[in-house]
Amino acid sequence: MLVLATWNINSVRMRLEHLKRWLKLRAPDVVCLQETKATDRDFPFAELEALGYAAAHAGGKGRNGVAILAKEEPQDVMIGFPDGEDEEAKERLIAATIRGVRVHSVYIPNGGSVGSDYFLYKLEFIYRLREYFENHFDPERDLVALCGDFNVAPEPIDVYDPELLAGQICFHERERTAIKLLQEWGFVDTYRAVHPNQPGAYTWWDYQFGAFKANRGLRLDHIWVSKALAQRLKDALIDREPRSWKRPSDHAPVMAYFDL
DNA sequence: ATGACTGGAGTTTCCAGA
Repeated sequence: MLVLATWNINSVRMRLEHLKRWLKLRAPDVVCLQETKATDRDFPFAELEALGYAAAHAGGKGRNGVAILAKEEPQDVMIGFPDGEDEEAKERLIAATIRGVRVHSVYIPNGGSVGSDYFLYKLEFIYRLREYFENHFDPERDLVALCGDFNVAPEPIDVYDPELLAGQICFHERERTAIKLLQEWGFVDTYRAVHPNQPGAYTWWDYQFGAFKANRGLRLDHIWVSKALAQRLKDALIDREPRSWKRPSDHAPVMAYFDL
């Protein structure tokens, strides 16, 4: 069995005790983290190693930051896109090979306000992901996972109020079109494959307005896998428990189980 | 009740998050 997880922890330093508690609780084989908000210097390599996890981290000062934790040493680590031109992407995309699976941890830009330059950067980032997978992998043959905070809720079922949120950031038609094109490369959304009609299944809830308690959330965090890897998918879930702990991340972990 | 969130930078207030 291979247990794969992704979690936007909203600061690895502020959430280190939660992360350690959760690793002991669920014992995933591979964990993709986003928003570590740490430089390599500040990243808790030693504390994670003490729990049996090796880590590859790509971070920066104050914002962004992605990592891959694994019970085996991550191999062939890639940071950012292969052309290396986009500096910000070096805090938003990291890949490594673990047990024959090419695992990507991604933090897709939030996009700020709809129509801004930053919004266009978000769309471009998603289109570049599509191009990257197209150029490097075959979905029918390669074992590929794209895990992370996509900052896009793909379908109306993935948001608490589709009418209210239509046209807003993370649920705008242009973002959904872009994310759909990325999926059409040959990815399977593991959670939706296992729970095709489950409403109210969110991974992010605003800290304000009692959103978690009222389950007003969005499904923004995903584990997508190539069709080849999806053939081995056994289960998928959203782990809401750590979102209920004291001083939580605003995101919940997502998990997928494979017969591998 | 006219407010009600969080983290980080870096300073006492702002920005970004989604």
